[in-house]
Amino acid sequence: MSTVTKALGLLEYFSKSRPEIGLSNFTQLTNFDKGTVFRYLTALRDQGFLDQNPLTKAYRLGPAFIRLAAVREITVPLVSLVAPIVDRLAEDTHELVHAALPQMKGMSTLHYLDGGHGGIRVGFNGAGLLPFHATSSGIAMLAFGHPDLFKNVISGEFEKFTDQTSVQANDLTQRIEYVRSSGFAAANQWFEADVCSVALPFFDGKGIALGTISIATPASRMSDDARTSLVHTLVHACTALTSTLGGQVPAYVSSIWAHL
Amino acid sequence: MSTVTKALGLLEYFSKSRPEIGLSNFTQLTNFDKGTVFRYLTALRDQGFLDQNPLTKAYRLGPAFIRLAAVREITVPLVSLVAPIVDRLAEDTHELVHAALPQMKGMSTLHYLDGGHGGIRVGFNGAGLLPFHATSSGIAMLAFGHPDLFKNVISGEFEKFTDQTSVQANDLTQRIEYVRSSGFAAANQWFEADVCSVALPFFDGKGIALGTISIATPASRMSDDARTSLVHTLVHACTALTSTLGGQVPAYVSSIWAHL
DNA sequence: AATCATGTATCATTATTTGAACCGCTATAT
DNA sequence: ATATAGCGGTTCAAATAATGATACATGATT
Repeated sequence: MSTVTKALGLLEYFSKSRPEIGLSNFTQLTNFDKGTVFRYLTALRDQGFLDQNPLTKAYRLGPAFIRLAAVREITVPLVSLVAPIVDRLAEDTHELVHAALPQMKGMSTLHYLDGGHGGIRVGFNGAGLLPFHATSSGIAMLAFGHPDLFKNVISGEFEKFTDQTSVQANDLTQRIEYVRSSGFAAANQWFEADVCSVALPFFDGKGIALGTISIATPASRMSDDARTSLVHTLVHACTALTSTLGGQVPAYVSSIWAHL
Repeated sequence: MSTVTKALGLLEYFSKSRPEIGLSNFTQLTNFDKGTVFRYLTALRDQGFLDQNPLTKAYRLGPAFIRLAAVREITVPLVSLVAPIVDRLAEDTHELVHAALPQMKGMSTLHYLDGGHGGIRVGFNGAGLLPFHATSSGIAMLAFGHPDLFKNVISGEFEKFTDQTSVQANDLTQRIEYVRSSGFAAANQWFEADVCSVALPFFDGKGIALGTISIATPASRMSDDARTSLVHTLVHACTALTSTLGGQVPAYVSSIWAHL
């Protein structure tokens, strides 16, 4: 493991619930030597990737991300192409619609919108990572994404979030194969009690899934009919998005989607 | 120079005008060994900080920035606090208003909006870096920011963009001292012919400038009266923003601003 | 066929990373 | 007021990982 990898790994510890991390705290979290962590942190800070709370001296994500995210979006304008599609879906379905991309440790938000007006809603943290094994987005991504992604993820450990969460590699592999043959992933309270979701992938120019769009609802609203209807809506959206992005839905997927 | 710093430095080569960079190209740009660059690039790619164009194999900024920028904004919600103020200024002044933060090599955009309706406008690339020495934002930042920033910047080299650009450390230092005493920075075609601007800082809890707000206009519209009026507007905006951010305008600046 | 690009592999040299001990500061407890 | 514990930060010799030169496979372009 290169020093660069280890240093960059520090950035992954930040989240909504852990926005600032001090030196000692970091050494515990990482089990690296304190001097080592300190050198990593100062290198990251000097480049603007971290920033220090002047009062507590604790580190937090730095201003470099503002600019680099802007350059990234100009280079690959994913968010600006995906957002209108998600917004339209949310408006049409009145549910929580979420577009996501894979990262190492889970699916990360591209854009989301809750189209629900009143009543029961699904809570959601747009800056978090959704686990691959316990969400419809994650399973859809593993089913239709790059084989290396599947290999990496399946060899890891899996947390049990609810009674319904599968944590055995065998079960997950089987589930993923089923998803591949059915053309979409449907989750029934795998991650959170009372939340169901469906997810479909969108593809790059080589027919490899780039990311997913999913719709989450309270379990009470996810009847078979409702699910079927959402899947049909998502087929249209993902087909359109794939084409907008200059991608290609693989022939076998295209055929499954046409006969749903 | 640590390996981490060198590897992170690669990310700074990306910009709107250079969105993708291949391996050979990178080795030329950096003067590092090809093997070394390759190792850096794969480390960055594996962590999601880079991403490869599947066709050309060239590298571009990766999806990690989308998520980390979101976490950063939750941690330190600068953009969401600054944006409404900038938008309001743009609407009121009908000019290009820009909020910026310092990075190593220049001022980077927090948010901007061109409030002009028709007529001559100032062009602007929101994902770029504005040089410290040739913009009102940069000079204002150096005048009111952390002394270390000034030291680092002043010891570097300066590009001459127009006839009006000062490139001597002495001249710049003098100019910065003048700005410190007058409470604002005014640029007259330092960076681009025909573009004038004024900039004022906003401050953190210790009275160190965090960033700047500037307004740019065509030279033809920047009369002394117009400039005075814009400065007054910016005094209000920066005072308000500083307070919104929980910061403190230093007493000496506060007094200058009150007597403009 | 020749050129240029990415990526892979090896390996002695060298420079960087490492980790334990140490320092100075602050807050809390005795 | 005096110890103590926890924090961020520093130092330096020893261990290790990064480096860069060389060489080669491969595919795209000319």
